[in-house]
Amino acid sequence: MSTVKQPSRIQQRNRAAILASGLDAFSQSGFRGATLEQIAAAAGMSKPNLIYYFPSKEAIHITLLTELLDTWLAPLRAMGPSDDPISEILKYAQSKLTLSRDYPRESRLFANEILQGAPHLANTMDALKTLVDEKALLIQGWVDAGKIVAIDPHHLIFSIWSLTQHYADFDVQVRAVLANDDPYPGAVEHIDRVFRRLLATD
Amino acid sequence: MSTVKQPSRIQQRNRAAILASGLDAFSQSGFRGATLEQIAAAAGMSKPNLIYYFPSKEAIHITLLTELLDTWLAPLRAMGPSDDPISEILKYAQSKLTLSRDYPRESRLFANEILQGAPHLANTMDALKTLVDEKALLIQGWVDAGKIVAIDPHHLIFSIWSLTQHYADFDVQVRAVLANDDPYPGAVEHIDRVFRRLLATD
DNA sequence: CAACAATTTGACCACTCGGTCAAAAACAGG
DNA sequence: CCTGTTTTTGACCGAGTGGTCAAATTGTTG
Repeated sequence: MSTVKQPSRIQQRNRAAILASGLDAFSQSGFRGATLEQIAAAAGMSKPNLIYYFPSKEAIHITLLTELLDTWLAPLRAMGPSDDPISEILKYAQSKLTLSRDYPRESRLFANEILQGAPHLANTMDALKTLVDEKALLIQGWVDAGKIVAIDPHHLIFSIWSLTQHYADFDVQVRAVLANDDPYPGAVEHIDRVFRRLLATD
Repeated sequence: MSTVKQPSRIQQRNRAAILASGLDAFSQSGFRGATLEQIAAAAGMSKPNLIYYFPSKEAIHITLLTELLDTWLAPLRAMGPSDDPISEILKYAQSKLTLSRDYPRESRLFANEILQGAPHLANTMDALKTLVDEKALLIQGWVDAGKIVAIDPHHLIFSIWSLTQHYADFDVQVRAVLANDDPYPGAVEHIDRVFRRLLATD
């Protein structure tokens, strides 16, 4: 007989504000480097007030990570059977690149977590493997049908991840090398070329 | 008339031990997450003793980063004129992959620093840009000579960096997906294929 | 408006951490 | 073995941090 109470407007607003400034803080300074004081101030409230909405610093971090993971894997989930597998894979790669461009903080939050050994994602790793294995099978089917070049599907997926996330995670370095020009127009074209040439059957 | 004293054997041993455990700590927990106590204990000494060899935590970190950067960029520096540019580029990519395999902690230390916005490498970024621009010119020459496909040299270099470092920096994720198999044999072959097909003139 | 619930915060606490300091211990060289 | 130097450490400090708590304030509802 548990009547689940829906959160008030204040609850919604403040939880959202906390998550927003938490994302800022964690992606910029890492879990350890971010402080409750800092997050609370950025969300326009006091530290005890923040703790009224989230029981601990870790709770904010975990909430962010799990919400993020959904967005992050959506394009991979969306990849499915197709008569034109090269376009299907290119679509995935470009979606991922768009995520890097539009959600760089999320990308860095995730990168930080993996770098530290994914202490808060240990569970989720199993589900990730299941999803990737499933998509690897799909890709293997395309290989077997001779529609794309013979290639290791897992390493293909790693390539898509690394090439796209690099522009968000190593943003400082990329911009330093490019004299602060916007890297994305060039990246879109480059990634298209890489996977088109990699996957084409001759 | 400054007679530069060369460090005693004890100095050499202890400085090396501190840098070794500092690398462990910083690459695993980030700058903020690592503690002097932890580093000192791992180096087999007390905290004040550690501070006798390095004036601050930051000093250890900076020392590690600057020493690392040399090793890290050596393969790029080594890339030079060649009649067979594809082999030359492949050699660079494979050297970089070997670094990821043999020095994953160094790779993660570097990744951590860049993720945080490279606060300790702001100076070095200029030098990096100079080096990369120089090599980009070399690659552009190969393009202009029709020896490799028309491609943006900067993004090519980013590709090499991201594809290779991914295996060190996202090790946890890679191994989770691959059920803990050694990723490197497959990675060597994959990276070879990627760049061979990308760069070939048809 | 009365009464209750939800929200907010100042003051505080225990603990961690980077770094200091004075004194002890180990190590040279004569 | 004496003396000066290098190395080592226990004790300590001040700042910062995650989190608590009781009390005040604000919102809500009959």
